[in-house]
Amino acid sequence: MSSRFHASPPAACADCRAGRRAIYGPTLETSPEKIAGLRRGTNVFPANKLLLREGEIASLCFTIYSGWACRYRQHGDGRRQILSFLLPGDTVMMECLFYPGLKLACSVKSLTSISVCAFSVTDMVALMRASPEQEEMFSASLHRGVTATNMRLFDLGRRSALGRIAQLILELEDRLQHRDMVKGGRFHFPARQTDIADATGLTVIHVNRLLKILRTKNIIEIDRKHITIKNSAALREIAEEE
Amino acid sequence: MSSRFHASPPAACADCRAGRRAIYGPTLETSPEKIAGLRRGTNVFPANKLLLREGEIASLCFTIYSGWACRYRQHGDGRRQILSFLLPGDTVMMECLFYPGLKLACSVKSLTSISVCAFSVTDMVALMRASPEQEEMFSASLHRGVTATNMRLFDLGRRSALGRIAQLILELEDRLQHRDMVKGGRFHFPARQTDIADATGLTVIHVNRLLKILRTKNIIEIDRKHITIKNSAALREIAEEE
DNA sequence: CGCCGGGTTGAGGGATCTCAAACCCAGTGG
DNA sequence: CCACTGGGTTTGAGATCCCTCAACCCGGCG
Repeated sequence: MSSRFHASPPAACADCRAGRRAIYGPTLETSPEKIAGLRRGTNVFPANKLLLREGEIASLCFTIYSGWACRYRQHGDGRRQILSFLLPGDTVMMECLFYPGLKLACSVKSLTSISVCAFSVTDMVALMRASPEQEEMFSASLHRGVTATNMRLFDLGRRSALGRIAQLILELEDRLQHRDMVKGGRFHFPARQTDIADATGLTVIHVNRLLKILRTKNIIEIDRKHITIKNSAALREIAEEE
Repeated sequence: MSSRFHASPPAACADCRAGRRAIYGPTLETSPEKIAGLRRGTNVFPANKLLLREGEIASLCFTIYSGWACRYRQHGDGRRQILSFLLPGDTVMMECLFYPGLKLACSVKSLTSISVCAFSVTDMVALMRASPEQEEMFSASLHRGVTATNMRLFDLGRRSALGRIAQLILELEDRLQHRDMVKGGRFHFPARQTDIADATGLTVIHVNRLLKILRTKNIIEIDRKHITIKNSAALREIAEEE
């Protein structure tokens, strides 16, 4: 992966855009030097790199500065289910902050090359309890995570293939919007069709056909790993009804 | 619902079988009177009763003493996805102990008539932090919950209909086994086929056919809301491979 | 140049759904 | 005691969605 595809975190945490969205955002606002002090360094991982394996016990946790990753479960025979996508500002394996020392219930892999900031789990656990603002931020983040997987369960169980894809695109748009990473309905969308398939429980081939349907109906446009939502209302309608 | 279908909790918490499996189990072992002091009373709810509605903020949490319930999400048009089944000893809405004051991400409904013990969320939150044993029990329970929904996501996304049903039966057997509620592969299974369908993301009709397949292959037997696993190896194989 | 990962397209089959109807059983009211 | 009712289960027939298998295309890379 050429390096122009990812930016590295700034040296000073105070200047970090992604950091403000991270779980330690409240602390970063008031005393950025504290975060800088805890940071164990920055890493760049190539695309498709296994960061954490299911069953491991994590001792480090990462904040993604740039790039995409995903959490997934994999069966012995190769079947894979992506549980969620991780975007800039997300904490890799936030759950392990709540039950440090327990085995991870899923693996994590980078989809693009990603740059991250590393923290020790114990430091981060302590930080989460250090102030009421942090406690609240932490529980709110966990709550968002639980809500998201609940919705994902509904998607997989009760939505048609097209509905799932529409829903996925809308969910990602929404999350990127909050990060100010959407310009006029257009945003970077580096997931391969295989990844979309593994997230939606479908076949690559079928995903391909469904994307084509959305394209020919002029609802979305895809070029070079970027997606543009051209008819948001129609996409929402599909997500709602199917 | 006639009352012979459910037993009420014993007056003394110290004698409570279900309590030992509850999240406050560690405290119950050492000082049962503390639990008895916190208990706000016992309730009996009829079958099919909505206990909590999505979006609400829970102020009470329940420990199920007898009967089954389920957590689910429902769409405007009636589509429903069951997120998990709640069995005796389970805490209804355990997550809300972690983020008290936030809106529930799912609804909860009784499947049978159930009897429960009620506690205030704030009391329970405090109790969870009162001792290292309780903290550990709490985080372990949360971890189990997260792991379970991760597995459920895999089920819905990557398993065939038959595989999902086999997996569901095995999961329930396993959980009931831990509660000593399985005798020779046979256990109470009050979920209707509609519930199984909503949990597995299938149609009632299809669930019916699949159960028939399992019955005619002599893998399970169903009579009057009880299920017997007659060929555990075969069931496991189906769950693994499909 | 050949190779490889990823995207695209076609043809055909199978798993699952929809619609429709009968059945069974428990409860209810006459 | 019986007829009626309603929720849940069972079965059949046919349609559809989605999958499998099999190619081919394209751009990047060694």
